[in-house]
Amino acid sequence: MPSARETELLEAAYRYALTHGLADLSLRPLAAAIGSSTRVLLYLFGSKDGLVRALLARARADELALLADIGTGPGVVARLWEWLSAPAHRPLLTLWLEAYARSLVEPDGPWAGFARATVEDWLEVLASGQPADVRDTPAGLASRTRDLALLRGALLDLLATGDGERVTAALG
Amino acid sequence: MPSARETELLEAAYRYALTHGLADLSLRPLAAAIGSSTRVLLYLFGSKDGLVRALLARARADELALLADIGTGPGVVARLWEWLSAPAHRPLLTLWLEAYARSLVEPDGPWAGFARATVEDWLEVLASGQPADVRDTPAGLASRTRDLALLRGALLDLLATGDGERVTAALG
DNA sequence: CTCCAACTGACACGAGTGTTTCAGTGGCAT
DNA sequence: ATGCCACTGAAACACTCGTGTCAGTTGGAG
Repeated sequence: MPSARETELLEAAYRYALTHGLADLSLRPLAAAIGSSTRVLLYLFGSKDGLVRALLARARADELALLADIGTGPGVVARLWEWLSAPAHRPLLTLWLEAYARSLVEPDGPWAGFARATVEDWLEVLASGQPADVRDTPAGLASRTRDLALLRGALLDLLATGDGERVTAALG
Repeated sequence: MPSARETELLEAAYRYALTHGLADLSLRPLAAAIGSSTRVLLYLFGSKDGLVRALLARARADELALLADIGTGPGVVARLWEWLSAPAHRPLLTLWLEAYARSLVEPDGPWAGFARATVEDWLEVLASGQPADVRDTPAGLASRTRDLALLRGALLDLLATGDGERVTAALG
């Protein structure tokens, strides 16, 4: 039950976080950039941790919306990679990786469980792309774990080098 | 030409960073933990950025030592995964991922180029594991890029879930 | 002994941090 | 009009941050 003002500011803060990162996010610069004040941010989100939690949830919502859009059935992996490698999605994916790494280093705080949650989200989608008779076998689990690793490893490479050609060729 | 005291303190700081992460590393707590002072750290490393650079170089040295130990020739991928999945190496790999993510968000500063550098380091090692007549073909490049993605994606999964059994099975 | 260089301790400076306190706004239902 | 309620502005608090200043204290070479 977030107020209208809250979702509006969250959206603005999200855009800010996409370009500036979450690691050294600071209330005063953020507030100044989105035309608000620390007072209001604290009032609406309770604390900085609350804000970060909301931003993480917002990013995860983007991710889940994607997974819903990608749909199920065969060819899921190729469609996922198409989305992951789109230049327009790089800020989101960089943010995603940042949150992922952070949640490993600091298991407490607002980041808690982020990495684990996304592994499960994606594995579920990949499972839906498998034939029903394979899905529940150990081989099925291994297969989708492998697909997930391939996609994410390729993403790491792409984010670092920007060499979409080489990485995409490697997935063929 | 680092002094004896410098390498001694760097080693202590490195051990500290392995358990506490690099993201919110702070001079005073670090100095207190390793029995030194901010004054000395600044004197020896010039600035905090200098310290972080030294720590990153130290971590990279660990990584390069591994790659040298792994050697070349067939079976490189399997040997690499054995090393990556060893529980004892988890702190180092978490630190590695943290630096990787950070260098993507903040291309300036001490992190600059870290992600790109490790991609190249690893690709080189994987290339050495390929037959000579494949190494220089586009197919060879695609193949080792794929192996690298597989290893790193699997590492991401393992660090988040700790489920070595499932992930190792996926690499089979 | 003298001298120099490596190293260290105590302290303060200015900037930036998240958060709190207090005092308001404006609009809307009663 | 009155009372409530979502929201906001200004200022301060109690830190922590990296860094600079100034004064030592070692230990070995000449």
